[in-house]
Amino acid sequence: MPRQMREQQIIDVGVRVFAKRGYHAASVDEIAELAGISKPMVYLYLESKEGLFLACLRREAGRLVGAFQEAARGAGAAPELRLHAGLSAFFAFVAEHRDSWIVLHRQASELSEAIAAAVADARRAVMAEVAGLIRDGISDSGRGSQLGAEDADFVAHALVGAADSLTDWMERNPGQSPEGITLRLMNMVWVGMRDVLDGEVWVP
Amino acid sequence: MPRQMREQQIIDVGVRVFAKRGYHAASVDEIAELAGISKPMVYLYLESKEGLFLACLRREAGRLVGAFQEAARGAGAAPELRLHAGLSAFFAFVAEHRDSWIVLHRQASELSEAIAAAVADARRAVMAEVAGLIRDGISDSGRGSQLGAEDADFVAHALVGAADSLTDWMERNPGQSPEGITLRLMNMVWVGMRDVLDGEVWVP
DNA sequence: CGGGTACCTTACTGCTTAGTAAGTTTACTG
DNA sequence: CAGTAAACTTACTAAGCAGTAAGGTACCCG
Repeated sequence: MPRQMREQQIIDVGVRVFAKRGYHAASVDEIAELAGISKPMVYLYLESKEGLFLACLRREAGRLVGAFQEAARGAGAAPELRLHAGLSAFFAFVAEHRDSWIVLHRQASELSEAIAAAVADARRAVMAEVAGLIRDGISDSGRGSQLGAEDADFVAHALVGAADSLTDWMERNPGQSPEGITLRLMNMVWVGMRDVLDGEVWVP
Repeated sequence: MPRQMREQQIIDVGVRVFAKRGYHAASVDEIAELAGISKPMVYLYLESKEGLFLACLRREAGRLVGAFQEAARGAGAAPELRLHAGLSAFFAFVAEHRDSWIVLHRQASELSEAIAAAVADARRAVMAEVAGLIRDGISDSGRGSQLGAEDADFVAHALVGAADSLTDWMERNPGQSPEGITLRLMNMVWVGMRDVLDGEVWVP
């Protein structure tokens, strides 16, 4: 079997095993066996256990971020529609690629510098995308002068964190479609933002 | 030194070391040494590495949940004020007890059944508290009949996830006070919820 | 003082598992 | 067919680290 194909196959298995066991409990032996090859092959192609995990991480992160971006770009010009489409794609991705999401989501710390950096990069990429949409939404509303990049960043963090956490809710409420979840979240966030932009203020 | 005091001291060091290195990279030897005792003492008092970590987790989770509840209870009857006070206490706690938060936040998976369960329990406790406040807020608004426990749970997940994620934002924006963050978040969520309850709907 | 109990140590064992050295097969090419 | 390169294997080594056996000190109570 040619190298590239083998690598992808190893990564396929890697994602499954890392998702099931976690980084440390997963052994390279097990991954090699499930891939139907011997351990040195893994080292030959992916360098080390960390290299293997990074490859898994990068590939799945690329897929997730790609799904978001593609959906957002295909949704016209209005920021709210782009955001909606991106979120919807996100929830659909998580619902469909459970193992990918586990690897991306539940392995953040506990790991080497390089791995933590890769996870942080992926999150930053999403965050930047979302923050851009929020910024567009704010400036479309004509109040861009009073609210800056910092505010967009704040909202993006809140929104991405909410979406993260709602993947747990989704798991506990299997009847709910990704689309339904997206709609609820948009209603929570976008209506609030719109009205705050219109000058509504809450104070204790 | 009497047992109870020693245990607390070991847990103190444990939280520091687990936060710094992560569960697996932390060694019991190092914790023992930093606590100024020998390794068998740790095993005598805390049973195992997992037992030690669980003790750290439980103590810090208790403190965090306690801080939230105490603040919420001391803030009168209005759900929005209780929620505000709870959130404010949360951000203050995270700002002040960085190591506790790292242990609670960044170690979710990758670990044994029992540890994952303890983390999940802590999160559930916060979630239940928040969901209760949301529920009260909804029923105060007089539209409780149309929105059920499921909706409150959804909002609670979104809110807790947002707060989680905003701890990262807080770290990257050191000028911001916990109180300021709380206010922004309340404005984002509560204004939106209020208006959605008033019948505003966003559709794509 | 004898004996018991709480606190504490040194000095190990044993296992898991990442990583590797050395060699084998397959297939293609001049 | 000789040569060589890519794909692949068996069978190890090495090291970290959780957990423990065996024993030491110090204090109290009859």
